[in-house]
Amino acid sequence: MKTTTGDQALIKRMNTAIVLEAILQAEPLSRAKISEITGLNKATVSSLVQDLIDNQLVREIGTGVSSGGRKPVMLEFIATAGYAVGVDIGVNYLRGVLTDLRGAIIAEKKLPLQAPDADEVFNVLRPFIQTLMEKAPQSPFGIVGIGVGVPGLVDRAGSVLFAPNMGWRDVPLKEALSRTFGIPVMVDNEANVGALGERMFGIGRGISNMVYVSVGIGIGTGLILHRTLYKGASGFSGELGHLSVEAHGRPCRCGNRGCWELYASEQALLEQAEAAGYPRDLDELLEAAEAGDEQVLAMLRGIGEYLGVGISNIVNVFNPDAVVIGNRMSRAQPWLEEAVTQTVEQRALGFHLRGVHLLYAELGDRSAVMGAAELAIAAFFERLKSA
Amino acid sequence: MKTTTGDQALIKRMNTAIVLEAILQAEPLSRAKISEITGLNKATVSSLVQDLIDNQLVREIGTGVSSGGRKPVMLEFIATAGYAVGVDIGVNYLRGVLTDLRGAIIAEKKLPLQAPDADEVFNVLRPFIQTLMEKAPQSPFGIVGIGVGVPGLVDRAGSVLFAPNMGWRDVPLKEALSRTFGIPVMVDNEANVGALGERMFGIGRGISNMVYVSVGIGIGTGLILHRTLYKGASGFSGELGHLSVEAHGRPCRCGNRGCWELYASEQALLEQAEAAGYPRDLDELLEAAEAGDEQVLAMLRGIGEYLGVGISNIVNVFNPDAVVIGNRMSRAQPWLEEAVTQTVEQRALGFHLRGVHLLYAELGDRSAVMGAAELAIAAFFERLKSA
DNA sequence: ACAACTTTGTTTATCCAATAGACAAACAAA
DNA sequence: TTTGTTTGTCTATTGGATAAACAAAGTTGT
Repeated sequence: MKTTTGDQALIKRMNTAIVLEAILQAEPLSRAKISEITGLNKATVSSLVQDLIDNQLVREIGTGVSSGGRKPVMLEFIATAGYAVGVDIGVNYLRGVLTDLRGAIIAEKKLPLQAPDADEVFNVLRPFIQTLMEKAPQSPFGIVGIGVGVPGLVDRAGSVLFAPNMGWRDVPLKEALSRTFGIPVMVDNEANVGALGERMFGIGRGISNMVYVSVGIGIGTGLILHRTLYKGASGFSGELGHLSVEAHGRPCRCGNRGCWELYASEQALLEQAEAAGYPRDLDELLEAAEAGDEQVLAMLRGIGEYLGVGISNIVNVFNPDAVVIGNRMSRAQPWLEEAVTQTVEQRALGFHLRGVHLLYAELGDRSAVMGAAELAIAAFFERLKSA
Repeated sequence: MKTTTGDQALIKRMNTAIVLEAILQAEPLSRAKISEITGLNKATVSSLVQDLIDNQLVREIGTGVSSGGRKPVMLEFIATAGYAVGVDIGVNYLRGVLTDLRGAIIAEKKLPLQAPDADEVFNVLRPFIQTLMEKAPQSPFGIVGIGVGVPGLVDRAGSVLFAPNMGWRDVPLKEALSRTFGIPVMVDNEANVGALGERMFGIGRGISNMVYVSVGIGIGTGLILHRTLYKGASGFSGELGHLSVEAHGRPCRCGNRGCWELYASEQALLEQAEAAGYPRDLDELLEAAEAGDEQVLAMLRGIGEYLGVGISNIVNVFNPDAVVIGNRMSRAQPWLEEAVTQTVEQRALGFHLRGVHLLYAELGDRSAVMGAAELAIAAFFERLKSA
């Protein structure tokens, strides 16, 4: 491992990144304003901006209003300098978007999946992505990358180590896609990309430290700490769904006992419902709740309470600014919210003191695709910085 | 907040830090070797080393062995260029060390504490620190700082927000000490400094991601992620002792239910012992265990199992390279170890796969003081980098 | 309408850290 | 001795950032 030493090229890359960042955050912006914001000299800014313009990342969009002197030339980021593909692989569906570099959706596609067999999925996935890519207009950078979210454990190399609900084991997804398309591919866990999606384009915009709780069949979590996705020491973390909340509770297929997801997931609800003679179907249960079925409401409150138990633990551990509940169960918000909030308020240490916000996903079933696209976009910017 | 822009001074600071780091990690080292290791040009290294020598941080210690050419001039870090004070404030004791910049103990002091009243402690603390400081030989940088570990919640400003066992609330410890001594003061939680201590000087040397579990009256935790102490979003984290492991367990004074520390701390053991007619004293219980008292051994196994439950949760969340069990209960290692290991192996997801190590503190009751000193030393190096 | 002041963005000369390459000193081995 | 190697310094060059001067393009007060 070579230590990154400092030289002048590094300075230039750093400062270019700073300038670009400034424009992204508050466009349109003049050179003078950038100089003021960043503390860089006017001449430096001029020079760096020129480079950005030469690289087709920024353009002048005419003059702005003067405040008693020469009118400023306003600059903006060229969001259409390139495009990104985001894909959300579900157990029984495939969802994809083509976005520009600012995350605006250019094209969208959805497909039901039959057998989630790895080979089969790949055969469907390839033309699926291809079609999206073809929707992209001509642009300087073209398709900058493909981001993929998968409901399973993903390692640093982008291989799906284990996806129980898909029946996958050791599927080198990233490698396969890279080879097929010849452009950068990022693969990550569904909860992680969901977190990214809500953080960049949803309810979590601008929040520095956020925990995304993906409540579906199981419970997955995506941690955003200091504005970046946090991965554990060995790359795959976020297994908060398997935090034990009942030390001597039911055994879980993970080997542990009393895992949180056994008590607070969609599956937990469906099992309870079935035992009580209800259909094993979330939609029908939510309809019953809507109609005021007291038994269903009680079940939902129970789920909400257990959700709160786990969220309290998360709050105590990570001290996030916000917790976002997403994925399928977020649709039950009206009937969960009270129980969740109450439980967390009771249990989380100094909850009010910290000002943690309990939020619900804003992008609905698009959290993950959008996050997947963001994965590709972020990687593109990262490459810009280091070259 | 001003963005740190890049200029030549920044480069120089970065590269100087790289050179110093290289020397610290593998002294003694020649200029040529440093150039080779860091990738910096020989001339650059020469110049930077000269600066370090001028600043009394590095010195030449004669020539080394040649491998067929001019003999290299070996360089070493001047550990005695300054000294640091570390203090561990306990409920009924005060412990302090004076170390050089490499953490070698120059002087040590211990004092029993009567009433842990904040004012009183401060009155004892002042001369206590003063005495340690006077033991320091003359040096270019003098006493570079004072690090303090406290059994309580500490905010970013170094105020002790809440220390239940001391009966403290909102004690601006850092400010008070800063004013008294006029040198940099760092205050942090006991578990955090303990983690630092073991990481730098104990069993955790060189480990990048480590969780230190301080098992005393309560349970505190210090997280070291990516080689640095991790603090939650709002500065104080590490409340893993209050992770709920029994969702409907006993209410805890923190407001939550079934907190881990209710089942796995020294206090938990003492309560069980008392109920069974044993003396409420750890030493006597350990003696009984030593003598093979089956009832005591069973209690210790129970504690060990619960320790394992919590540690499994930690492993699942943070994926650390190692978990270190420290503080008073680490003395019970022989009777805890089996139960802990077994439980974690059963419960932590893919425990073996990850290669997590279960370790026990090496510095004994010195983990915290040494970490406190390290806090001051690290801050000194940090200041060097940014000025 | 005009002078005076402002703001914007470029140009110029200067500074400074890193670097390659030349070089001298110091040494081992043949 | 001779030859080749290693170490560390010296010199000229490169390339970014910067301050200061400046031109261009405004606004405002009288």
